[in-house]
Amino acid sequence: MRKLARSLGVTAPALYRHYESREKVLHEVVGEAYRTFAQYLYGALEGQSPEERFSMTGRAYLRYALEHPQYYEVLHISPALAGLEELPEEVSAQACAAGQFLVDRVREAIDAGILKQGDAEAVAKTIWAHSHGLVSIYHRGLLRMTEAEFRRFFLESSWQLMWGIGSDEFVRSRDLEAKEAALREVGIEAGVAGE
Amino acid sequence: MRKLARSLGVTAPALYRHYESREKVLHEVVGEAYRTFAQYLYGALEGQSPEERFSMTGRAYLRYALEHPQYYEVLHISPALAGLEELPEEVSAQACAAGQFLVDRVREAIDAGILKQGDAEAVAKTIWAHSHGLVSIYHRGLLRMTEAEFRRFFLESSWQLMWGIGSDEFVRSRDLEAKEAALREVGIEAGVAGE
DNA sequence: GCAAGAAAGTTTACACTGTTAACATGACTT
DNA sequence: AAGTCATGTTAACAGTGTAAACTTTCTTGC
Repeated sequence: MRKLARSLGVTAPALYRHYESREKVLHEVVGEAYRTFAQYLYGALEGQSPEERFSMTGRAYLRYALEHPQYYEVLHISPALAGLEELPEEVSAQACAAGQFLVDRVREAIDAGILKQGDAEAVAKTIWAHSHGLVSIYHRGLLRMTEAEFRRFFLESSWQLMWGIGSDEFVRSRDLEAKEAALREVGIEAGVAGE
Repeated sequence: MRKLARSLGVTAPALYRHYESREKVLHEVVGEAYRTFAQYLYGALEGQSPEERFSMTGRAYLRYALEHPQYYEVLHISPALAGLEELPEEVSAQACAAGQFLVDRVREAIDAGILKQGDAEAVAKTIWAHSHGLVSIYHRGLLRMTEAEFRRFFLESSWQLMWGIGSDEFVRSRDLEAKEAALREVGIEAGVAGE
């Protein structure tokens, strides 16, 4: 708190005029991280078809994770480790909303015949876990990749999962050709972003 | 440190006779978490075939995550958040060793025709991310499942991934029948463990 | 235009933290 | 028996989150 106050050009107790406690400040940060996350996700609603909204959701997730690594980490901190008792209900509600958003995109994709028929919630959890796991180990530097390499790997790994959860027709329609094209596209994007 | 000392029936400065600093104590805990993890993993070498060793590795990972949730969390803490500068090289070496173990099991499975031909490291990373992601969101209570449900879901979700990374022959040989049998088995195991 | 009060800051103080220095004590070595 | 070493103690220091009391500055109603 003292360090934060100094960086604001103020003494520590002044902060308590605006926030009840250190805990409340941290809650605010977590809330901001969730709001930003929601903005990224909701951008996927611009997609014109279930398939586009589904894939845009994945891309939005990746963009958020790479453009806001600290927010991303905040989203996944165990409250106990940050010295917090528990997150306020308002915040965990945002987590649920984000989860529901993904479930909705999955259900839409199932109905459109892109994903196999089945439990949308379970599939959403699988996708979520896979994506989060990738980002999590990348952020800890355990993947030993540049960001561009990771973007490519994220897509490649997601395709492997897609071959398990995608409908037979969809998987067949996306042969190696399509996959390679997508990889090239990401490679170009990553190259431009790296300039 | 004071709390730890009290729980040992000793005053705080006594700890400094055995550990240079709080940081060194935490390093020790992380080291212990890794050693325990390694024991679980290496148990999978008892398997009699590549397939058995591969699947035992997955089960060992899940058992470790569920039987030692705090150690598991320790393994995935960002050092900065725990107030640590950086992990000692000895510890990150253990992380690499665990990663290599999984790569070896994957390579073996590829050679045995269980997994699709391809980059073993990439496949290993995909499996790792998927498993870690599942455990990570389960441990934070975001899955809203009992442990028994989670064990079942973990297996189910892993099968979805297997359909993407498994070889065509292997996937065909494991039809729904086999999958259901495996689910039943885990259900029984979980039931027994829950008594 | 000015007193009243709210908003936002300050200083001081307290209990708690990791850590060090100085000192005590019991157990081995020689 | 003397000396050293391992292991503990107490007292103290700087740094932390936070509360209380006091000051300043801005807004607002008459």
